[in-house]
Amino acid sequence: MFKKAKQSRVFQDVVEQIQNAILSGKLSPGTKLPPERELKDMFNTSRGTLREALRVLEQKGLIEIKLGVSGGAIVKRIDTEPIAESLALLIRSGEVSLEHISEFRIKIEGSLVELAAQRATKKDIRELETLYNKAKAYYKEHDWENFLKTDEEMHTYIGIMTRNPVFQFVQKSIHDNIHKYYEEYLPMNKKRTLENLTDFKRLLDAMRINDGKAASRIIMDHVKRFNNKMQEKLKGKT
Amino acid sequence: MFKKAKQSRVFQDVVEQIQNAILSGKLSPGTKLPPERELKDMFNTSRGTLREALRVLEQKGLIEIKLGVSGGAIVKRIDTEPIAESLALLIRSGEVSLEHISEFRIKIEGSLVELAAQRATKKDIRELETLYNKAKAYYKEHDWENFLKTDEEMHTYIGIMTRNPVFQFVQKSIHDNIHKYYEEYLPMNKKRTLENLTDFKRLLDAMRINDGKAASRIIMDHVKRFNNKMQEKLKGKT
DNA sequence: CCCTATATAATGGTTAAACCATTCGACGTT
DNA sequence: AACGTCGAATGGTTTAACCATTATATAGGG
Repeated sequence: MFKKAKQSRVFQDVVEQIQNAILSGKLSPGTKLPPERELKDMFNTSRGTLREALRVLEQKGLIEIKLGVSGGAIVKRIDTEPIAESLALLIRSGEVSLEHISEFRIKIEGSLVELAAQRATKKDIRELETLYNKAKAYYKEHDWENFLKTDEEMHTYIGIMTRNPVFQFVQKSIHDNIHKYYEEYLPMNKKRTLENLTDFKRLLDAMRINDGKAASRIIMDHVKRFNNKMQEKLKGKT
Repeated sequence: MFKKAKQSRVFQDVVEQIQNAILSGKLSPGTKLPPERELKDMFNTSRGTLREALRVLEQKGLIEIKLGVSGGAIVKRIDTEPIAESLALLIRSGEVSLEHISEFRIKIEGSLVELAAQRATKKDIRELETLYNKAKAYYKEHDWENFLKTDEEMHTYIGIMTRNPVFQFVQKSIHDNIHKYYEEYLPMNKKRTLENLTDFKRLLDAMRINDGKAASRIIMDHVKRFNNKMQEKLKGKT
């Protein structure tokens, strides 16, 4: 029924005041907060307590703290990093397995691509074509590292095409956490790279005619296939 | 290419040591850490620095700190709370709108219900039937508050039926953040409650025959309809 | 004997003042 | 103009003391 009455923790009050100032826009990204020795006086508290508040704000991803003269707490643009970090904790704690993540990713990426295809503009298609040609060139040069980088760019751009930041955030959080597995257990070679490129070509064609359902099928199939490959490798190792 | 070399922040080292101990299972949930005055000696640091580390761990949701004698830092079971909190920041900062969330929710809940239907056991169906009958009783008594509570229980149980914690986590994070909107802008009445109950009956029937696609259609339609109602109310207010 | 009120001590929360470490910029030297 | 040196601003750390909260022990009353 009722919430626990506010605890008497001074640093919490400081956190809330600064957080509210940031969220309400009174402090915009890039703004530098006054030095600790001034802030402590403004909040009428001690430096130790003030620093505990700054530690919390830093952990929340609201500020960044730099050292040295002209250093200090700088207001950050809010991003997906804290979410990705919390998700990483869940994974490392064993609460969720790689298979759980993969299953989720297949569904999410399916929905995401469907939306992107439905909303694709001519400009989007041109952008994807540019990326596709870039990837193709790297493939011909056998430059797997840059190929992968371009592949990442394509996924990111498709996220942008949804025009929905939630999908972008979730995809990034998942990718950040799953990436190290792929790097370790699924090194790129000529065959796999070509397969990747071919899948992307099919996806691009579906996007061109705004066929969301087809695009969704293509990416889900793609993710499933590459995921299976990795699961096999994983089993082989253990 | 390279990562920034490790900064020389003592409290970060303390955070990592304790975090690793928790994640590796050396410290299990419920365990109480030694008092600050002992920990500070174990890490050979000052109390202020140690407390900054504890603040970070608390914010990460890894420990909980209690006051008074026999108080102290207690290892928490990792859950979805920090993710929900970070998501709340993204919403409050204006980076994501209610419509963005709703669109995402429609897709997620569709996938989630599809999985749940495919994996539904006879025990699951019995459990859902019990919940359905409970909701029906509250409907007949015009007890909207308990009806909503039971509705929430049904959604949670369907999450469990996926057997995938990622879906459970995401659904909870989204629901925690969207709930206050629904409470404020979409109060329950007889007509809406009956509509809700009818939708759930249809969902239950689809689950009974493990028809994932049908279940998915039903829930997506349900979420869309209730979301539209709320969007209208929202527009009316502004 | 049991219940309640009070006292005690353990523990987190806060304060103060000093010193250390890092970094940027000014200034001077070549 | 390029480079090196030095000083000051700022975050990071330490110490020592005191305050606030709360579980438990103790004492008193019924």
